[in-house]
Amino acid sequence: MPDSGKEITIYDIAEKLKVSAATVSRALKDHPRVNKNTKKKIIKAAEEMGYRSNSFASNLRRKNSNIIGVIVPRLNSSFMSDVIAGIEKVVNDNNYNLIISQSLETMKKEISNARAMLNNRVDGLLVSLAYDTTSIEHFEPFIKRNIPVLFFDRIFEHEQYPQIYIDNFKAAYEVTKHLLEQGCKRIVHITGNQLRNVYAERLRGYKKALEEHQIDFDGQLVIINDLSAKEAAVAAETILQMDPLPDGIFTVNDVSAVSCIQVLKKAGIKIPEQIAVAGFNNDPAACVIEPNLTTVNYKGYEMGEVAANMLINHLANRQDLQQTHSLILRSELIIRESSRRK
Amino acid sequence: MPDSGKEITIYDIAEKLKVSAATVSRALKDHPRVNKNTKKKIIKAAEEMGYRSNSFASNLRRKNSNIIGVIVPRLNSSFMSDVIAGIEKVVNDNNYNLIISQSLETMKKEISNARAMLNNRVDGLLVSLAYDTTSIEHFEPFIKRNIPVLFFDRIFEHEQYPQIYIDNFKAAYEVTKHLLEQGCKRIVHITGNQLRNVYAERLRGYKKALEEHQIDFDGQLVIINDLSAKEAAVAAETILQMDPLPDGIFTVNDVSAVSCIQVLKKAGIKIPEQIAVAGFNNDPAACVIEPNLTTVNYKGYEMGEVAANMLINHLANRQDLQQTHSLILRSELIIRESSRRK
DNA sequence: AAAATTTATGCAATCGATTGCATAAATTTA
DNA sequence: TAAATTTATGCAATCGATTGCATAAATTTT
Repeated sequence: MPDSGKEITIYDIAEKLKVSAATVSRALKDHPRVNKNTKKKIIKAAEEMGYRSNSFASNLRRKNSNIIGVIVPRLNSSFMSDVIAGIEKVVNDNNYNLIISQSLETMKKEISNARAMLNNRVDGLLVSLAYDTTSIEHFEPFIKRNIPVLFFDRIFEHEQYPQIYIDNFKAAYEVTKHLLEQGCKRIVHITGNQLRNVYAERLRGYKKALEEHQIDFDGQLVIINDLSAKEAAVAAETILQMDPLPDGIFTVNDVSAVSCIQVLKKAGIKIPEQIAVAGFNNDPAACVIEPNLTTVNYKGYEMGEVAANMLINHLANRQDLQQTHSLILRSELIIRESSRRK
Repeated sequence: MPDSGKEITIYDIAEKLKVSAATVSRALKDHPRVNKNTKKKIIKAAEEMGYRSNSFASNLRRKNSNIIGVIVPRLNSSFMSDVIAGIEKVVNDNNYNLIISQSLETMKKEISNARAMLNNRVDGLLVSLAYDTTSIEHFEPFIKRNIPVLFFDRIFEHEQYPQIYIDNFKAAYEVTKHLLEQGCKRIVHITGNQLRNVYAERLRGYKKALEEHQIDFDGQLVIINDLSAKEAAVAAETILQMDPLPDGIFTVNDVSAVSCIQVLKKAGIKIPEQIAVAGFNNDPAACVIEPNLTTVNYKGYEMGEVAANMLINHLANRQDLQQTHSLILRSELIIRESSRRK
C-alpha cells in the first residue's frame, strides 16, 4: 500500500533498492544499459510503492512536454466536437496529452489562449481560427521556437503554417451547380465573415457556378451573418420579404439551413418546390428536418485524426511538415429532398 | 526582437538588469516586496526579451499544476460538448488549463486515462463515467494524494467523491406521468446500462409513475441497448412487432427518440395519436423532428460551469467539497407535440 | 594470463522557478 | 543622533528526472 503522506520519487526507490537514482530512471524507461534483473526489481518496487513519474521534472529536463495544444472557436458544435474526438483519439494513442481551449470566436481570446499554450510548452499546436481573426502574429512565437502550428478547417494562407482543409470552392461550386440544375435561377447565399477562408472560398464557388450558368451575380442575394440559428431565422424573414422570392438558398452551415427551412415552412413556403435549400456539414439534424437536407458531407472526426497524425508524425521526425504543406480532404455533396425537384 | 535560438529565462533577465533571479521571479508575479521601479524595469525587459514563464519549472517547485483534468465517455455528443464548453470557460477564466480525454465508454480506457492524469499531476479531476465502469478503484490514487475528484452526470455513489447531477428519478417520473396523463397505458422504456445511475434512476422513476397509476410494470416493455441511433432503429422495429402495439415510448436520450420516431413514421404510425414519444436531453434535433419532441431539458453548459466552479473553489480553499457533497441541478420537462394529445 | 571489449552502475550537473532566511539600505521613531 | 522598523534585494537550497562522462566489473579475445 503506497504511503499517502508523500509522493514517491525515483530517489525513494533507489534508496530502498540500494542503487542510484540514475539506474532507477534508466530502468523505468527500459534503457538497454541496465541489467535485466535490476530492471525487474526496480519495476516491481515502483509498482509496489505506488510510484508515479513526475512529468514536470521530466519535461523540464527533457525540454519537451508531450502535450499537443488545440485552439478552436467553439467546442460545442457538432462538427467541432467530432474533430476534437478524432484528435483526442490519435493524441491519446500516441501517448501525448491534449490541452484544449476555445477562442469563443474572438481574436482577443485566441491571442490569450495562444500565450497560455506557449507557457505550457506545448510540443505542437492545432488551430482553427476565430471568426474575426485578422492576423496570425500571435502564432509567430511558436514558429520562432520551432514549435509546429497546424491550421485546420479555418485556415490562414501562410508559408510557415501547414494546413488541412477541404476544397471549399469546389464543394460550394457543386452545391450551387446542383441547385441550378434543379432549375433555380435566384439563389440566396447565406454565409459568414469573408475573412475566413471557408466562407470566402464558398462564395467564390457559388459565383463560379452562377457564371457558368450565365446568371449575373447579385450582391443583394448574399447575406452575411454569424451563422447562428437565430440569425438564420432573421435571414429567412428577410428572404420572405424579397420580391420576387428567390427559388433557392445555399447556406454555409446546416444549423442555418435547418433554421431557415423551419421559418419558411411556417410561412407556407413549399420546399423544395418553391425554394430549394442546401446546407453544409451534414450535421445530424440534416437527416431529421423534413424535407431532409441536401448538404456537403465533410468528416470532422477524420479531419481531427488526420491533423493530429500529421503533427505527431512530424514531431517524431517521421514526416516533414513543409513537404506536405497543404492537405486537402475529400468532401461530397449529398443530395436529399430539400433540393430535389426531379 | 527576441532571439530565436534559445528560450529566455529569469536568469537572462536578471543578468541583463544586474539583479538576482529571485527579484525577477518576485517582480514577475507582483510580489509586494519588490520596488516599484525595479518591477517596472523587469516587466519591460521580460516583454522585450520575449520571456515566457516555464510552467514545468514553476509547477515542479510549487507542487501544483494549475491543470484540471476531464475524463468523459465521448466528446462528440451534443450534451457532452456543451458540458465541456462550460468547463473550459470557467477553467480558462480562472487561469487553469484543461486536459481532456475520452474513455470511449470503456472502463479499460478510463483507467488508462486516469493514470495519465495522475502523471500529469492534475490539481483536480472531473469525471463522467464510462458505460461499463463497475468500480472506481482507479480514482483512489487521487483521493490518497488529496486530489479532488468530482463526478458529474454519470456518477458513482461514494462518500469520498462529490457529485453533480440532476434528479433523474424525478425527471423520469414526470415524463412517464405526463405520458400516462395523455392516456398512455403501455409505455415502452428504452434505456441504457443499469450500472449507470442516470439510467437506473430513470427506470425507477418510470416504475414509480406506473405504480401510481395502477399499471403493472411489464419487463417486456423495457429495452436496454447502447442508446445509439442504430440500436434505437432496431428497437423501433421490435416495437412494431409488438402485439398489441404500445401507445407510448419513453427513451432516455433524444438520439434514440428521434431515430424511433423516424422508423415509426415510415411504418405509418401516427405520432402522438397512436404512439406518444418522449426523450431526454433536449438535443437540438428535438426541435427539428416532426412532431417536435417532448423531452427533459437539462443544461449541459451549466452543469460544466457548475462542476468546474465547484472544483476550482475548492482548490482555492474557498469551499469545502465535503460540505457540498452532492449538488442536484434543475431539469425541466418540456412538452411538445410528440406526446401532446390534448 | 594479459589485453581488449562489453556490460552495468554511479556521480554530479542540469533543466528554470520559487522561497525561507539573511542582510543591506532606507526610513521612521525615540 | 542612535535605535528600531520597514523596505528591497540576494543567497542558496529545493522540486524530481535525465544524461554525459567516468569507472568498476564481467566477459571475450589474443
